[in-house]
Amino acid sequence: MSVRVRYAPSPTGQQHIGGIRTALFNYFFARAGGGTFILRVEDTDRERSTPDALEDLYATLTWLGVEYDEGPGMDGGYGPYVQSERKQIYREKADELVITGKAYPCFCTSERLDALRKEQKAARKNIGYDRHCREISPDEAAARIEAGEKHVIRLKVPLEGKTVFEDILLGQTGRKNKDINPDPVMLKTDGFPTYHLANVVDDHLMKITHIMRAQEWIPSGPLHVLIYNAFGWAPPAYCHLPMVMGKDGQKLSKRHGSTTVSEFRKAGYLPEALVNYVSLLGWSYDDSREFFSKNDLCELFSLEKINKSPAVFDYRKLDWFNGQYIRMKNPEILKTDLLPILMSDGIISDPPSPEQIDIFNGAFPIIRERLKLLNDITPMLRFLFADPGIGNAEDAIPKKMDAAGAAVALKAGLELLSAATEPPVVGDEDACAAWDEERDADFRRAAEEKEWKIGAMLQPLRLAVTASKVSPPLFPAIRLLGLKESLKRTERLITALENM
RNA sequence: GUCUCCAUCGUCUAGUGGUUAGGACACCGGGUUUUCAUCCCGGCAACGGGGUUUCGAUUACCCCUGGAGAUGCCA
Repeated sequence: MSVRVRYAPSPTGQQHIGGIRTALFNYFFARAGGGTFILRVEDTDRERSTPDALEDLYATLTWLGVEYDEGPGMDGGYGPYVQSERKQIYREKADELVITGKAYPCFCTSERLDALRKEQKAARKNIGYDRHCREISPDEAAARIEAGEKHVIRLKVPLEGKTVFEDILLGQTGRKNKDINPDPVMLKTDGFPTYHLANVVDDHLMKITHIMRAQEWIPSGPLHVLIYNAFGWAPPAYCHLPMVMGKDGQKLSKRHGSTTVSEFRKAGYLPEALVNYVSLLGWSYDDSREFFSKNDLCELFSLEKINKSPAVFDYRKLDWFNGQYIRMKNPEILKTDLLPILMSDGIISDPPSPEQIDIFNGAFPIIRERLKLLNDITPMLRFLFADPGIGNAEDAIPKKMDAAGAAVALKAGLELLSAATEPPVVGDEDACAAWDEERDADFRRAAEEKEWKIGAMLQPLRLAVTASKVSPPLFPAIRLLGLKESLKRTERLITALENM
């Protein structure tokens, strides 16, 4: 029997790290074993499901490059794949359970349930439904339903015995039936199923072979098995994935930092970096390899290498991966990622002018190895497209020098630049490199003559041109900015220093 | 409260009945460098505790401790 797995998110918020980790593992498992990967939208919570969240789901999967074989818009004969469109199926299945005596209608109001819970909490007793309606006779129940009384359908959980399931990672686990939620709701008052019913019914109807989901679902494993049993179905194989935690060991959440894929995307992370890093949360290949493309994972992924213990999400390692992937990325493709950022940040016009494209292309090689996030490009290149002002003139003064000294050093630099030839056009790489070399030689010679450190000449100049202590390499920066503008900014800083 | 799961450097992890317990990130130091970054070299740092089995346990088993998760007409 070929593998059929699914990712079954509920569209109640943006896709987050934990969710897509589950999606990825299911996807890789399907691909590695020639199986089928299914997307199922579990929107049975009418209160919380939103169109925005649904849109985010599709956008996220597309961005990550996760393609599903069956799902909304990709019918494989088991649709529909959106649970709200399957309402009738659950209704029938719930009725079936009532008829076979595996479930019963419950007329308790949520007010009564709230009061009950409060009472139990105060008495420090076990929390849960008191099975108040379990013994109502079928006739009475039918009559009350007939009369229009609101009700839910609850599963009749056996009072005795134990229910276990086999987990690929954990082995056999389970719990005594008396420890399972007392008679959980299968069908809500609004006629929609709860997660438990819909999930089991769909997994069975869609012929799912393996359920891979986070370990937070372990406690409902036995309950689900009970539901399968009630229908007379065989449960699929289970594989509960280790959870993703924050720095403090608690379930990863907003207070730890970014958690949604869209946030990472907006912050300038590459999908290949995120996929690679997230895949290593609870899974590993061997003791040395840690770079994996999506295609690698589609081949190499295996259940045996999944870890049992929870993993802490390390933002810094993700950053490192991102820097690595930026440097590995095809330059032309990387440029198409970078340009829109400069446009939306208002650094260059939209569409960019030919001059702006030239400057960008010229700057690209020198900033590429400096980027950790794509968005880092904006602060790095701003000075090339707009006058950054003087900045903090104090920063122009090298160690063991004063403002006057810095002004003198700057003047020397100004002279050298004034005497320089006009920089070549961006396309001519050899000429550009040569020009940069010549400037370097000029400044070294001058520094040596005057017995200055070269840094003492370049620091004030760097500040003059970029208004920052930190910048891309200076001579390429000057070349791209243009001699005229560079000299203007230099003169301006000299004046400022002399007036300090 | 009850139930369940988990336990190797700060973090992600590899690994074994006998190893100097390996790698990566982070951190620290050094080199390259006009700053920053990249890159290179080096360093720091772990088997939670107690028992049992065994010639020998980080590795198997038990207990403890610690952490987490679940206890909804949310998923």
